[in-house]
Amino acid sequence: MASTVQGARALARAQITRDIKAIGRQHLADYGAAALSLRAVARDAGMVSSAVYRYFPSRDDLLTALIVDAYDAVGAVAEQALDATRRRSTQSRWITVATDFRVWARAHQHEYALLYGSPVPGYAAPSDTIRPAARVPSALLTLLADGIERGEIRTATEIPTPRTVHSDFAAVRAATALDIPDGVLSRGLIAWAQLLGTVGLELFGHLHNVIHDYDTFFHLQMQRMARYIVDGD
Amino acid sequence: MASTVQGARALARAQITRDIKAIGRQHLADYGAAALSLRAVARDAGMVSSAVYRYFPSRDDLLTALIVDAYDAVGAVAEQALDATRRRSTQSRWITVATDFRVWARAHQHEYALLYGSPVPGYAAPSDTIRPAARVPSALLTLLADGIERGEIRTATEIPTPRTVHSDFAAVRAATALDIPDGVLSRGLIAWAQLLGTVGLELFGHLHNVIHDYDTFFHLQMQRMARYIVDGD
DNA sequence: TGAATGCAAGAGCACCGCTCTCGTTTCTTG
DNA sequence: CAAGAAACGAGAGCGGTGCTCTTGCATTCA
Repeated sequence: MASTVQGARALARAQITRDIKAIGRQHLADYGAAALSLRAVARDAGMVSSAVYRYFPSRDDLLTALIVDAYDAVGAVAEQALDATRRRSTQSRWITVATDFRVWARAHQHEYALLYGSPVPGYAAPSDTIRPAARVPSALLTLLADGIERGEIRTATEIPTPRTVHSDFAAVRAATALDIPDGVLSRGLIAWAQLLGTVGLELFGHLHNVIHDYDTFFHLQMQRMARYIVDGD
Repeated sequence: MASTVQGARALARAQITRDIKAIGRQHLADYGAAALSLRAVARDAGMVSSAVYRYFPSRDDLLTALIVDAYDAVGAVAEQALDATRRRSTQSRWITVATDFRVWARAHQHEYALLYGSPVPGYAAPSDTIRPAARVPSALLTLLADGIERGEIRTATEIPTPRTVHSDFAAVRAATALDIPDGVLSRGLIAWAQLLGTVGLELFGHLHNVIHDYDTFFHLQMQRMARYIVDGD
């Protein structure tokens, strides 16, 4: 992007890199991560397989690039949902973010599976993925901090936080510069895990023939979790 | 097992089938599902790859057999945890079942990923897996029914259950012959999804460098969910 | 203009799932 | 008991995979 001064060769390289990624993303969406074949991508890109290695040193590197993009996409969805609901109640905001998250997940099932399902074997997430992966959790933490600031979230708790967990939670406070007490962090992690679990149950087919109206079911469950975050303990 | 009358050939077949499954299970545990290679299994079994096809018509069939075994194994863990805690409170029982579930998951990471992570692409769970897959959820439903019978679980709810979800829940009641009201079923599904989410977050590395004392963290979260199941709404 | 670099193509290696054929062994049945 | 049927293991082979290496051509830079 910022390489206007660079020669035509660099521009071509950037363009081809984008093309390969786009084709890879299409294959990923169509057939899933395990079926993402560098050779097939090369065929669709109109080049020979070895040429792709000029742009991505290995299949996993292409996969990593796609993972980063997917994390950024779903992160943007969460942040946008947060922005669009500034004036609404914390409960309503949680439901909105969760719903948008699920909508994205349903529209990008294979990407969702790649991000939040089982990691592809032998694949260790490189550090490039850490920051984009944190965008959704960060958005949720911001939502919690907003709710506390507005006095909408109960901060007292009857369940004591063990020492070791307390220090982990303190590190989260330090890293995010958000002053969220232990109890609320614990409930927030409950709700985040719950969201991933519910979406996973649906997308991975574990509620097949059990739940039929997924939309309504999801909304009901998110109503419960929103209440829990705000009022529960 | 019941083929004592059958000839030695059938016995050998059963034995070899068991051997292949055992080797496959070992490969699965060591390298994960995507790396489960029929040829490698054949090598370890001391035969040529085509011979394995006499016992499993495809790689996916071998995988299915391993999935069924894994579902049965974790189902047995949950049922055993339920049995062993008959006299304890519902909250305590939930925590025990959840903890044993997590212990199994940690000890069988690749199998867990296979069961509850993203499904292997192109792989459609055959009907053989349905019944074993239902064992853990069934155990949890039994736990809820027990708790209601003992009056330990709050059955009233302020959140109305939408019509479509109500009829799905009614079908669950009919299928299980357990009289669990809508609100409790909804909370139970919250907790089941939450359990899967929390274990997934841990096993798939999403809490890496965030939570360090996973054992204590998990226990804290399960305390919260146990309270929620029993008292929440 | 000449040297260095970037690039696409092709051949090739080892692996994969799966199919087919071919002798051999075992079981079943007349 | 013997002949036919069925099951079995081995091997070759097909098309696919990730990845490496070499070769010639185009571009860039000094």
